[in-house]
Amino acid sequence: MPDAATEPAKRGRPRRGPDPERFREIVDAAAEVFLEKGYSATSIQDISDRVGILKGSLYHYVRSKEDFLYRIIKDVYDEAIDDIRKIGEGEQEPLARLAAFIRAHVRFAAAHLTAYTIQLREFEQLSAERREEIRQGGETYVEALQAILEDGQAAGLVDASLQVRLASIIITGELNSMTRWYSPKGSLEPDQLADVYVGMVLTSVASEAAVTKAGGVEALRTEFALGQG
Amino acid sequence: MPDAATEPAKRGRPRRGPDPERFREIVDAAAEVFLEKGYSATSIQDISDRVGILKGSLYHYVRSKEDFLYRIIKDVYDEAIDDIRKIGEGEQEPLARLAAFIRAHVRFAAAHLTAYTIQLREFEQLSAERREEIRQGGETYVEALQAILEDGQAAGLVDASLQVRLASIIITGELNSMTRWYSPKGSLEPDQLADVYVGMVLTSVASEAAVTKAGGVEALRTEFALGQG
Amino acid sequence: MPDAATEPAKRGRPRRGPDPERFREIVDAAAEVFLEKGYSATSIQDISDRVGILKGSLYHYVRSKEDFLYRIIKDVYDEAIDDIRKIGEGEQEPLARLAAFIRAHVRFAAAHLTAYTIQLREFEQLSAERREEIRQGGETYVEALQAILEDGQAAGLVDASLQVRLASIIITGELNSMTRWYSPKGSLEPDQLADVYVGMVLTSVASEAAVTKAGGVEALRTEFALGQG
Amino acid sequence: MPDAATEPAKRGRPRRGPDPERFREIVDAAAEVFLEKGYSATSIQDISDRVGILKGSLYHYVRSKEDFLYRIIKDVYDEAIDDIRKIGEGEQEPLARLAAFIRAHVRFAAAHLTAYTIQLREFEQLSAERREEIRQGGETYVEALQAILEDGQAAGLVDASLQVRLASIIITGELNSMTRWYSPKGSLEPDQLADVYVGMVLTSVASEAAVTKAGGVEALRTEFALGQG
DNA sequence: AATGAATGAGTTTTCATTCAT
DNA sequence: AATGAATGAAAACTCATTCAT
Repeated sequence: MPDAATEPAKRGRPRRGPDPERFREIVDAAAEVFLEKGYSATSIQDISDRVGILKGSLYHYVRSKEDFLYRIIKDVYDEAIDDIRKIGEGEQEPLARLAAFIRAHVRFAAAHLTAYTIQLREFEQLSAERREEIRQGGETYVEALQAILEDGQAAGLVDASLQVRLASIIITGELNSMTRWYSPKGSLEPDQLADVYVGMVLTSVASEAAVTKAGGVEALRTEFALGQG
Repeated sequence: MPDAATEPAKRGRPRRGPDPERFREIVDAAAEVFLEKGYSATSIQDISDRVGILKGSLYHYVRSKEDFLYRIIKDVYDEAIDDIRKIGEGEQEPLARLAAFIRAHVRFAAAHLTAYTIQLREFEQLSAERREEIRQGGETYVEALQAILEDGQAAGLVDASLQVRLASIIITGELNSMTRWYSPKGSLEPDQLADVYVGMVLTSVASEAAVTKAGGVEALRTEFALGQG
Repeated sequence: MPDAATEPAKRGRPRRGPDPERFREIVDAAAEVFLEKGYSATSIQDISDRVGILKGSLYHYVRSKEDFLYRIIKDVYDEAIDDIRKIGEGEQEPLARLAAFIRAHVRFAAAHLTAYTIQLREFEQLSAERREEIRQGGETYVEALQAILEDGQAAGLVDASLQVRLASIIITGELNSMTRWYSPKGSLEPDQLADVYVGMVLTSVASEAAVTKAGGVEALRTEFALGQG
Repeated sequence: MPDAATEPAKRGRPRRGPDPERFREIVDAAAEVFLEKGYSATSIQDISDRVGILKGSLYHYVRSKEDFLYRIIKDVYDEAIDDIRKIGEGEQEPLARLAAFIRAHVRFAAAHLTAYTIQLREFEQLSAERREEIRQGGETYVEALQAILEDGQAAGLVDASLQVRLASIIITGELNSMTRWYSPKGSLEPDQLADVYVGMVLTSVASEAAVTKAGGVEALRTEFALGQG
C-alpha cells in the first residue's frame, strides 16, 4: 500500500482560481465606475482603465460585464439581508425597534454606499434570472419595516389609521433617498443623519398615545437620538 | 371649390419644421422606452421600433439621441418650475402651504410620471452644458420646501430644532421616491397618496405648538386631507 | 365614408426590407470565402472585404455570422430536396432510375458547387436548433438512393446480397466526394463526370441478370451514358 | 565516480523534452476536440479543458495551436505512407492487389479514424510550408491506386475504356467518405466493411474478361471477401 | 510540470449618425 | 416624411501566447 503522505496530490488540479483579494479590488473598481457613470454607460474599457490593466484581462475574473453588476449587487444584498435579520434582536418596544431599524439602515447604507446605491439604481439591468435569484434571498427592508409598524399599531404606539404597507414603502423610499446625496466625505456622520431620520419618521407615524408618553412630539423626536456626533 | 389634390393641406403657411404632433408622439415613445430600459441602455433602434419607423427617420426630428432626453427633461423641468411658482400663491399659513406644496408635488409627479421619473434618474446623462442650462431655470423643489419650513419655524409651527436644509432634502427624497413604485394603473389616486404624504410629513416636522393647535398628532395628520378617495 | 382610393397607405411601414439582389450578392460573397477558408476560419471582416463594404454594414443583412451559413445551407438544402423529388418521375426501370439519380446528383452538385460543398463541410457548425430545423426538410439523397436500390433488388436487377443501406451510404459518399476536387473551370463537364459515375456505380451493384441483359459489364457501363463530352 | 548531486536523476541522458507519454495523451485530447468541433472552432482552452490542465500549460508541449494539428496530421500521414508502401508486396495479380489495397485502406482508416479524419478535413488549415513538407512524404493513395488500375488494364482485367486517373480519385473519395459516418462503436467490423467496398469497387472497374474469369459479377463481388465478421 | 495573471491583437456585434433617394 | 444602405467608431468578448512563480 502506497504511503499517502509521500504520494503526490492527484494529477494536476488544485485549481485555486483567481486570487480573491485581486478580484475584490477589481470588483470595487467596477463599482466605483458604475456609480459615477451608470452601469449601461460604463464600458469594460472604463473599468480596466480604472484598474490599470487591459480590458481583455478582466475576463480572467468574470465572464461578462453583467457579472460585475451581479457580484456587486448580490454581495450587498446578502449583507442587507443579514442586517435586516439582526435588527430588533434585543429591542422589545416597537418604537425603539423602529428607531433601531432606521439607524441600522442608515448605517448600512452609509457603510456600503457605493454598492447599495448601485443595487437601488441598477437592479433592473440584471437579467431576469438573476433578478429572480437575488429576490429569493430573504425579507426586504420594506417587509421588515411593515412588521414593526404592525407591532406598533398593536401596541397602540403607531397611528391606527396608518396604512402600514404604504407607509413602509414611503419610509423606505425616504431612507433610500439618502444614497442620492449622502457622501462620507461630508461632515454629516451616519449617526447624526440617523438621529434626524429617527426623529422625523417616528413622529410621522406615532399615535397620540405615543406622543403623550414621550412628553410631546419634540421630545419624541429626540428620545432615540444618540445625540452629538 | 379649389382642387384638393393640388392645394396643400394647411392654409398658406409653408411648413418649416416637422409636424409638432408627430414630434410629441415620437418624444413620448422615446420617454416610454427610456423609462423601461434606462437612457443608456436604450438604442435609437428601440425608439424607432416603438414608433414604427426606421431609425434613420428619427433624425428628421432630432439631431442626436441626447436631444430626446433633453426634450423630455427640459419640458418637465420647465413645468415643474411653473408648478413650484404657483404653490403658496394664496395660502398664507405655513402648514397649509406645506400641505399644498406636498399635494402639488404628488399631483405633478403623478401627472408627468414618465418624464419626471426620467428627469430624476437620467439628468446626469445630459451633457454638462445642458445640465447647466436646465439648472438655471429656477427654484428647485428642495429650495421651495426649505423656504416654507423656514417660514414655519418663524411662525413657531415647525420644530425649531429641525435642520431645515437637511429636512427639505429628506422630504423631497421621500416624495420623489414615489416614482419608484407609483403607477397610475393602480387603485391609489394621486390625492389619496397626497393625503398620506401630507399627514406623515406634517407630523414629522410639526412643533409642539402646531400639534396642540391641531388637537393632537392624529388630528394634525388628517387636517389637510382631501379625505375620501 | 372615406374614399379608399384617395386615402394614403396606412401610416409608415411598407417596410420592404433589404434589396434581395444585394442580399444574394452578399451571401454569395460569404459563400465564396467560407469555401476558401472554412466557416470558422472566416471572419466577418473577410466577408465585408470581399463585398467591399465595412464589416458593420453586413449587419444590415444578417443578425450574426451564423445567419450567412444558415442562408447558404438552407437554400441549397431546399433545392436539393426539390431535386430529389423530381428524380424518377418518369423513369420506370430501376437501373434507368438509378442512372438518372446519379446524373441529377452530379449535375446538382456541379451547379451548386460552392453552396453544396459548404453544406457538406459545415453543416455541423450550425446551431443545434437550425440543424434540426433543416433536417426536418425532407428525404435525403441516401434515403432516395436506398429506395431505388430496393426496387432494383425487387426487380432482380440489383445484387440480392447487397446491403442496400450501406451501399447507399457508400455511393452517396462517392458522389459527394466530387466536391473535394471538381472544378467548373476544368475541362470535365458535369455530364461527362456523370457518365463515369453512372458506369461505375451501376456495375458496382448490378445483379448477374442485369449484366447479362445489358450484354456484359462493359456494355452496362456505357448503356446510360450521354456519350460525347 | 561522478557527483550524484550534480547528476540528473535519469542515467546519463539529460532530459530534453517533455514526457512523451504525457505528450501523446495531450495530442490525443487535441485530436478528439478537433474532430468534434473542427480545428478552427477549437480553442486552446477547449483542449486544456479536455486534458484537465490550464491552457497556459499546453505551451510546455507545443509552441502553437497549429503544432497540435501538425503533429496529428504528420503522424498519420507518415503511417499512411508506410501503409501504402506495404500494399501489394506479395500480391501479384492486379485484382488481388486492388482488393488488398482497399482492405488495407479501410483497416487503416478504421484504426486511425480520428487522426485520419482530421487529416482529410483540416489539411488546408496547416501553413503552406507544412503542407508542402508533408506532401513531400511519398506516394498518395490516389497515385498508388492509379498504378494498380493501370496494371489491371495492362493485364486486361480492368475495363480498358476506364479513365484511370479519374476512377482513382473517385474510388479514393468513396473510401475516404467512410470517415464521415464510420464509428468503431457500431457493430460493423472494418473487415466486413472492406468486404463490401472490395466487392463494389472491383465490379465497378472490372473488364468483361475479369468478370467472366471470376464466373460473373456476383462471384467477383465475393471472390476477395474475408467473409463472416 | 503546471499555474494564473496578463497581454495584445483579434473577433463578433452594436450603434449613433449620415445621406442619396 | 420616411427609407434603407452605409459608415465609422466603439462596444463586448475571445483567444493564442507569454511569463513570473
